Amino acid sequence: MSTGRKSRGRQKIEMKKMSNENNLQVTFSKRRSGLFKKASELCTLCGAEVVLIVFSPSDKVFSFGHPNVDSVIGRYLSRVPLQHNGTMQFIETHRNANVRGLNETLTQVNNQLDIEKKHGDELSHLRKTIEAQFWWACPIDVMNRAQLELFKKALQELKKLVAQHADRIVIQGAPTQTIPFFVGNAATSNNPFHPHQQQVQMYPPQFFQNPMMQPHWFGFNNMEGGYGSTGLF
Amino acid sequence: MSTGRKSRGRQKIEMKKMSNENNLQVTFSKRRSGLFKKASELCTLCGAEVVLIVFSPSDKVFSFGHPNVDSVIGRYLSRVPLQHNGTMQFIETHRNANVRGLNETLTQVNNQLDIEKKHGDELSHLRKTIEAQFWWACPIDVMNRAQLELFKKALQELKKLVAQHADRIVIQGAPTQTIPFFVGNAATSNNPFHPHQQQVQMYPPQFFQNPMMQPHWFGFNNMEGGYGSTGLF
DNA sequence: CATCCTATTATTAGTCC
DNA sequence: CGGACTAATAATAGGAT
Repeated sequence: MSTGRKSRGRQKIEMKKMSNENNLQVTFSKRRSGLFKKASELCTLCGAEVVLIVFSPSDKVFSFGHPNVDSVIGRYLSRVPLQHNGTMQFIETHRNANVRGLNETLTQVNNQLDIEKKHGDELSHLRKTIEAQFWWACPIDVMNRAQLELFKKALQELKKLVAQHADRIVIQGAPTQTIPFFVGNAATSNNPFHPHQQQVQMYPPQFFQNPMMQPHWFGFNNMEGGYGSTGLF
Repeated sequence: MSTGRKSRGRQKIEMKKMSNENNLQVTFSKRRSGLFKKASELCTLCGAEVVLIVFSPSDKVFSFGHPNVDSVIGRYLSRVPLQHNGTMQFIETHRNANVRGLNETLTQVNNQLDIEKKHGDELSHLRKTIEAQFWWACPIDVMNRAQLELFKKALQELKKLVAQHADRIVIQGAPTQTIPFFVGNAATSNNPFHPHQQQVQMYPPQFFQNPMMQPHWFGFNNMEGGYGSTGLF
């Protein structure tokens, strides 16, 4: 608005570490998102097994794995002369991966709920608008038949869709209306159709009922200590 | 040369496992290449630490790591709890099966959602169009009175249903700001990284078959610790 | 910060080598 | 498989909200 041109569009950038910190953060977010999407697409399209782990400059970790992170890491490590891969360790890792997987799913469901809510709002708004104007009810007799048919069809379609979604939500959401515990500040869920990033923190259900009491061992980031670990474990 | 047109250019493809084996192979190569490039760019641009491992459908391995594969895997594993439990696999398998089902459903929901959103937009547009037309087009149609009354009733019923469903969704929808994300800020880390400095390793497809990988479900997961977390141990 | 928007650049599906 | 080409689609830098 300030200038006539609304945007200069995408600009070419030099492939070196970004200098502007603020810009870097934004770029990191966007590109990370894109990278994870690409990874998932490679899995979907080609049935490849992939693991992708990203540590942000600020030490946050994002991971993706198909079929899951640990199995792929395990598969990889099993081929690589590693220090020593204890079988138990992998079993354990795997076990935890599954727990995490469940939570991931729950998180996704929650994301869906979030999205559905927004949509619900839209529908609600639409309904109110219709109600307010009452345009279809009052002068119904002066609407031509084509218009009526059109509107009827539209409403029926809408109803069907809404019903479907409501049902799905009930089926999937009901058993676990869990709103994932979190420690960080809140932000809106992001990409509606590609829940690439979720925060996942879980613990054995039998241990802690209160979400606020997170076991340390899954608190991750907590002990940042020096990373520079050159080796494993 | 064979055809007049040199190329139809890039075509849109459905996001599901490619049926054509030959095509799949080509796509896998191209996309893998692109994925690795993106990963390396994320490192270069944002100084992130990344590990990416890909198993081709034909069991070949490709890996990339910055600063290197093992250190990042180690950094990741150090955050993952490794407990001892040797008899979980059976249970895990079951669980995975369930999760897989859930995941598939979620995928469907995502698609459905996508469709619905478009539909919603269309409906909105349609409504506006009809509404607009309504004002200046009021030819008194000859639909008979009884039919009109019937129609009116049907529409009202539909409206009520829509309203109910919309309400259900609103009620069930999670609080808007449900899923938190990252708490991030930016940090610095310098790493002159050459584009494509990926170590690609290939191994013969005869090594060992990891029993833990069977189910096919996948998900993203993003673990992060909060600043508020305090070490309990 | 996350998103939306838009102009551009980057990636890649389809084909041939 | 890895390249080359072309025409489209996808991703995204900048800027605004």
